[in-house]
Amino acid sequence: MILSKTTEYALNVLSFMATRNKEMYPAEYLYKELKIPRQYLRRLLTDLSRKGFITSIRGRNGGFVFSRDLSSINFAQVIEAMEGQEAMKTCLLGFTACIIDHPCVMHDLWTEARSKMIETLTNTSLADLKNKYEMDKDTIAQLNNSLIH
Amino acid sequence: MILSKTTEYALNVLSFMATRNKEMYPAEYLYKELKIPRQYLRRLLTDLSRKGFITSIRGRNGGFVFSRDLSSINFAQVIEAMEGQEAMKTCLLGFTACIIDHPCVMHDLWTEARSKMIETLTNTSLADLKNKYEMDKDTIAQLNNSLIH
DNA sequence: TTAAATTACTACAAAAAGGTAGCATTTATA
DNA sequence: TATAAATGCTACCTTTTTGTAGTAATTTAA
Repeated sequence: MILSKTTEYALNVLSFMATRNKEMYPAEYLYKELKIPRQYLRRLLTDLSRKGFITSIRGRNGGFVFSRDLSSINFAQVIEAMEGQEAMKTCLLGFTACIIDHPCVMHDLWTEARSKMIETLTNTSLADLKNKYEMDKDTIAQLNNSLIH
Repeated sequence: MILSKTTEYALNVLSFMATRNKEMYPAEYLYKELKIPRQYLRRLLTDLSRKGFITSIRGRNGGFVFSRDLSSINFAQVIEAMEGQEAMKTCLLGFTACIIDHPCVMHDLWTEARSKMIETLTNTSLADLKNKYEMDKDTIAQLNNSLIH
């Protein structure tokens, strides 16, 4: 039920980057916006670039950008990359071995719930998130407008 | 997506106890069956008894027994007791703060998946698990029978 | 009534996760 | 070409989680 802090940070960073329209995201900027511990964040960013989600650009005016299209990155991929492949493949509750002694009695009890969750995580891309974010912004802007005028 | 090892152990122990029909479960017996580190298991058992799931009986012939009816213990309760109340109340993915800056864009993206999961965990009791276990056993026994005769 | 079988408690050790500091390297631009 | 602004890397520190050891207390039964 709980992702590691590091995975949460990863989702935070990528979600943030996906919803802003900057050309470049230097670590220092992300640090100020997201308040993730500075050095830890930098390691995480390097890690995310090794994992192929973002690309690092060194030197002055450098920073990080997405290395592929937002629509090709979904939440399940990010979680899997951070937590390890097992995390999404095995029982959602993370049973490393089956509880009882023969083919895990638990598994099919929540197969449905489990697949629903994985489905959502797999079907939701950063592009979807971005769209949702902009729609929300518009709705709020219209609301403010109608209140003021 | 990942429960702590300790919570997994707790679910293992309780599921095991729920599906066997012993009068008493001494720590040493559970240790041999489940291979959870001996001393750690003992602490966990004490903890589970403090939390009201099982009762400890000290002295010779002692051990642990359920302190209430199996049908009154569901998985959500166990997880919540082990991981803390927040675990089940907040976002299933464990976001401590919202990802973006205004009312969490993520949340409603998987509200449905989330409630499905919680629903299953809440609606499945140890009694359900036990029933399922015995039905499975019967099915296998019948299958073996039909193959032999 | 003493020994054996059990849980309770406490203190410590090891491993994993999270966090920090500082220097090396790269690159754009003044 | 020197400097500033960026990432890369390595080594270390702190906290949390997991695991171990040993002794005290309790209870049954020989």
